[in-house]
Amino acid sequence: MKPARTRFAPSPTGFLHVGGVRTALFAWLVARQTGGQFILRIEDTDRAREVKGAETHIIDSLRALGLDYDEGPDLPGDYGPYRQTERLDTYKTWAQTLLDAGRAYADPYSPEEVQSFREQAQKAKKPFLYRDHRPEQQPAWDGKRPLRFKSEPKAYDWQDAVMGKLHAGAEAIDDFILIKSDGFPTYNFAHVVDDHEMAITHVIRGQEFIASVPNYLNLHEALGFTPPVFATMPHILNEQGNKKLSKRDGAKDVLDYLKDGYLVEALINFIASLGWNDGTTQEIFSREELIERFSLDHVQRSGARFDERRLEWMDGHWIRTLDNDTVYSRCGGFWPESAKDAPEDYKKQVLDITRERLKYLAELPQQTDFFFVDLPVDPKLIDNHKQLKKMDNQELKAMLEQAKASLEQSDFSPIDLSKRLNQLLEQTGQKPAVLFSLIRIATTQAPASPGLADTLAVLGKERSLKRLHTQLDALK
RNA sequence: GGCCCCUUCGUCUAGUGGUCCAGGAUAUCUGGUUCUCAUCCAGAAGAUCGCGGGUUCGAAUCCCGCAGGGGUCACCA
Repeated sequence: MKPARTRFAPSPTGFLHVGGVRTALFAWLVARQTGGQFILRIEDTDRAREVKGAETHIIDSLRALGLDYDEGPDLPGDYGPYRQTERLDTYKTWAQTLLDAGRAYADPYSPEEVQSFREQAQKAKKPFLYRDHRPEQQPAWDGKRPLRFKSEPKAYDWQDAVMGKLHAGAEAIDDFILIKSDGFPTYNFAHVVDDHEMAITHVIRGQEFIASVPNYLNLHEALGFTPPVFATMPHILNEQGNKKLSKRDGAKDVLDYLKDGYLVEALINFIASLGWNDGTTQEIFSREELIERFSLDHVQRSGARFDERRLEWMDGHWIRTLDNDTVYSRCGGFWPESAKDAPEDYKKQVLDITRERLKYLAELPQQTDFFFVDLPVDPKLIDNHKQLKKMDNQELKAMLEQAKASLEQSDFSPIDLSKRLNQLLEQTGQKPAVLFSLIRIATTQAPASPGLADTLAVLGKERSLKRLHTQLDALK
């Protein structure tokens, strides 16, 4: 496949949610797979909707996800600038070309007049077409009025890399606005010019644009441009499955998933699998595998629901699969407060025996706190235990004393600990459910922990024995 | 309302005329793994392939119609 130039072209109106990220990811994959370029272009022509800081936020998100771009507003390339508001001259030039060719005209109507045309159409239950009102005499374009495209309506058949063969009749084509009265171009005009000027080969975008493609095709002809490959993504639906995922509807900022401790590997894998598969039953894909296997024609045509439980499973999978040091490197701020002064080596050991029960890193504090701080004795742990609650304190103490005596002799290596724990089972004649539960409760004071021998080994001799003492005192 | 797109277990999906009275994953339930919570393993349950016609020896797969859902018809992208 020839090197593709793809782009992600968000408007700086807020954060990125999974829908936007998926579009960016697929565009990025196509570029990386073909050895081409991935471009970030900021579509900031609607000044009213622009949100301060959004561009930076979007860039941070792409960086955090590892979707590196080759050219962008902060990464100049041969086709810049990469912000539309900095490209106004380009749009003017092409607008003039259209004007000269008689393919653009100034809109003589007031917004109110256009609105009344629209309402007429609505009342008549017909689609609104501005060209039904195309004026005979157009005033000269003074830059204060909207500039409209003089379309040449006709039917189009085209190929979409995802949707396949697509068709639309002439009624889909209208005299849309090229340049607004504020002098800024519309998306419809600007993106066509930019994609051409930036030599974009694949336009990958959401389904909401599919109805406008005939207009874009018509504009391409008027400008003498060769259209790029179009690839239309299905929507990602909300959890209820009744509407497309949107910020208003509670869609989360992808950066928030990272902040909750979801691994990028999992996030990328999950988002890719929402609407794409490689035709096999494989579910887990690394970034490298995605680059290798991704293909637009395997992208689903129907919308997919965003199911957070599936993301949790996938994240747990990646936490378990990646090597300990890699996972450790992501744990930074997720450790409990109590771990603040703990040595790195100790935290790595804790992570190693804990991570198989993590769904995401934000669970770290609740699952590891007892490794770093001596929690107060919690009588409920025994009182609520099915078997331990039936035993009196003397019995419990006797058991703990025996355990203590043996553990005092141990070097606290996992092997020796396992051996001694087994011996204790024989000595006491107790079942693991009783003996191990008691030792576990005494040494952790936590409702859940990793396996007993591992836990003791990591806690170490001094701390483990101290906690046994504390529990013994509490049983008096 | 016009135009366009979509429709397989709760969810994500495999499937492009026969090996599919539909496979995998997840979620749920059950059992097992020396304690807990997980993991892991085994198993169960779960889809009349949106509905109705047709073509064919044979259809989830092809054709037609219908229904439902979504998108669009902005000086938003």
